[in-house]
Amino acid sequence: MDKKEQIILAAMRLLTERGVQATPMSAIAKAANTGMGTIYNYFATKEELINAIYLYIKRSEIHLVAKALESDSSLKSRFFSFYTAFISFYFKYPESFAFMDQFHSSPIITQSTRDAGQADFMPVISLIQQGQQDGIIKNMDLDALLHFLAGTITTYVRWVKGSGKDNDQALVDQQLRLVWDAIKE
Amino acid sequence: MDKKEQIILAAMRLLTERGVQATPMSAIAKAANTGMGTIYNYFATKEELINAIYLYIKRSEIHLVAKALESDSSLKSRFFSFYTAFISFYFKYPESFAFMDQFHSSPIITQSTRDAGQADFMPVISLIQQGQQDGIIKNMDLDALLHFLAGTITTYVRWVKGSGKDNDQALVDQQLRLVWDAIKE
Amino acid sequence: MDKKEQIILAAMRLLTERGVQATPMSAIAKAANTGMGTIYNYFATKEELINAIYLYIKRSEIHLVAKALESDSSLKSRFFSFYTAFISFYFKYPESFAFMDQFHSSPIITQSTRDAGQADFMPVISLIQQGQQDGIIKNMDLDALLHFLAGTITTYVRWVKGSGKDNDQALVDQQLRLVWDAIKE
Amino acid sequence: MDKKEQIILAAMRLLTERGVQATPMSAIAKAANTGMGTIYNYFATKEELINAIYLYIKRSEIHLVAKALESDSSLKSRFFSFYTAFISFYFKYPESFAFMDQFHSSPIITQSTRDAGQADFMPVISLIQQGQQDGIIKNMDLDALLHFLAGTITTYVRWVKGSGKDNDQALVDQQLRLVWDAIKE
DNA sequence: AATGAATGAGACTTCATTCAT
DNA sequence: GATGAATGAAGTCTCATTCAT
Repeated sequence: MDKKEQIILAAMRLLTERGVQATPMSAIAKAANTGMGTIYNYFATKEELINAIYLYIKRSEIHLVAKALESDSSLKSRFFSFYTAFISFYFKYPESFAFMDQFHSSPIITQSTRDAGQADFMPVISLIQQGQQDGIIKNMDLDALLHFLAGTITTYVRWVKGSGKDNDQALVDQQLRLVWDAIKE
Repeated sequence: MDKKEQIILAAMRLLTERGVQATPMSAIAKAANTGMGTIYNYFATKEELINAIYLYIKRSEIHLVAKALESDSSLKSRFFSFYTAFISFYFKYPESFAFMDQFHSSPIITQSTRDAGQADFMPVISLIQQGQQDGIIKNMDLDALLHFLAGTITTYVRWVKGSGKDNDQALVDQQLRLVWDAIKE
Repeated sequence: MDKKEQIILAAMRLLTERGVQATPMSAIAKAANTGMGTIYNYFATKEELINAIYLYIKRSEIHLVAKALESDSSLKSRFFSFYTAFISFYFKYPESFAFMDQFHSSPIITQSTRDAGQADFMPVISLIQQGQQDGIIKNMDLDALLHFLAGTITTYVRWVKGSGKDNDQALVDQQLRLVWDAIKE
Repeated sequence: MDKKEQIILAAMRLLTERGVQATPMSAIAKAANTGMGTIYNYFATKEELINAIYLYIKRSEIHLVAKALESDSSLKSRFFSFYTAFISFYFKYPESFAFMDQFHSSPIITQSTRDAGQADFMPVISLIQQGQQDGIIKNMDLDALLHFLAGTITTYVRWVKGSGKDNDQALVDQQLRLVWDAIKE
């Protein structure tokens, strides 16, 4: 693994565990097994590092989404597979989830970072649009629908993690029913 | 307005606009038109102040909920009125929303603050439980339902604010349909 | 003596003894018997502090010049008294001299500081102009003359100090002859 | 031009433009089109590099002086030619001038560097001594005279450069008159 | 010989907190 | 109770220097 990724992963862990104001760059350096100067060779400021983590996670999500939507099964089943995959991702990478949960609305994340992160979610958009055209999904504002969906995933994961439960299939099924009933025509 | 509230409101605004790490106590003092020492008469530390803001907002929400549920109309209509009231609240007090959106998952907010904030949401809980008993609302994990609902409100408000739209009735209705379809039996 | 002056004097001493790059703000704070933060209450940056020292010295010089030129004796004698007073000043305040010698041409000193420092040397200017009108002093570019004079003072003091001699009257007389012969018509 | 000289010239330029504290070795390396390691092949430390620049300039000056004094014309005319040559040198190599003006009294320049730089100014010394013996130049402390002369050159150049004028012959003549009147018997 | 990524000591500066007024 | 100058620990960031290539 290269230095840059080492730093991103170490920083993600510390930042989510302790919060920005309680995570000095020196602690990140130690956790990443580098000198402090090395971090600054890759990221000009602490805020730039945090923005880079944001994009790193977004890119992993995109990767995942792409794969989950490859199949050629029914639209509903592709939707379920994508939704489930997203949840699994956040359970597999709890630090990524914790980071996004904390920094999603932080003023540290710049608009340009947000924009860059939002690009490339096209496959999901297409899926929903297709569903609307086929009369399967409610014919409402696309953007509203997408944000609604994203929000339910985050909320679900936060709740399951927070309540100390496992992410078992029964819970996921319950959630899928909730969400599908919401958006289906 | 007393000094304590002055401080809370000024801090809320600055913290959401700039983030914790970019909001010194001196800036809060200046914005609240007090001396820095005065803040420390009310709040022992910066973190305590932030926790106090959290509770201040939670208490306003509770207040609101109580009022919205007073009526004796149908369960569905009481649910709609409560849901709509919550959304209105966040649009009326955008800084409260921004604060909650940012600090909801922050490690700065202590468990005891979270617990204190969650208490007194009994009226909502009762409403949902009643709906389940009446066979109107899905008979699933109550906690899951409550978190789901809370999450959809937050996500909706964040989206409308973020996209620069007004919170017009059409959008709210769309959202209510989405949410009601999700939870109704 | 107030804190601000304490800091200026301590900084002047350390900066001239060790050079900018070898004088951390922490050392200045210790020498001035203050906390490091206190320095920053008065001077926004290290460079601003250095510029403030420059002006502090310039103002002392102006003060001195004013007094030395008060008398109503002959022009030559007023010139001698002013010139001698300047030399005495630099011997009385060796750190002021060392500072000016080092920072006079430093890029740290901003143009606006230089301008502010140059203002108020009017009395000297008048003296020289008067001498030119009276046909006592060479009728050449006034500015050239003033800089020439200032330079000879600095060079003289640097030399005497550097060679470890005392500033005895014989040396000063020698210097006065040199300078007067230079500028007299 | 060899690497060593490249480095010296680049460093001279940056140091005078920005000051020591604002000129990192990395910037010098970039400006000299070398790697940072290369600089350390030639100069053990940054301070050693600065001292080397000092000597590099001093050596150029010596070179120049030697040539200017070669002629066998009158003493006064040789003095004028030497003095003029020195001024021309500083105008031809403005960075050399700026460097000397700034570092002449800096604690970075070690005593041994100063000593090495002062050696080999013998030809000038001889010239002045000869003048004193011939009763043409004031019979005062030789050292005082030499420093006086050096100082007037520096001051003159600084003034002309600072005031944005050209170094035209009229100004030089004015200056020569000033200086010659000062030192002549 | 030349390079420049890596390093970490230490620089400048901030800011939570105190306390004398 | 209100204040804000003073403090210094601790933060972010720089940069002289090294060393493996």
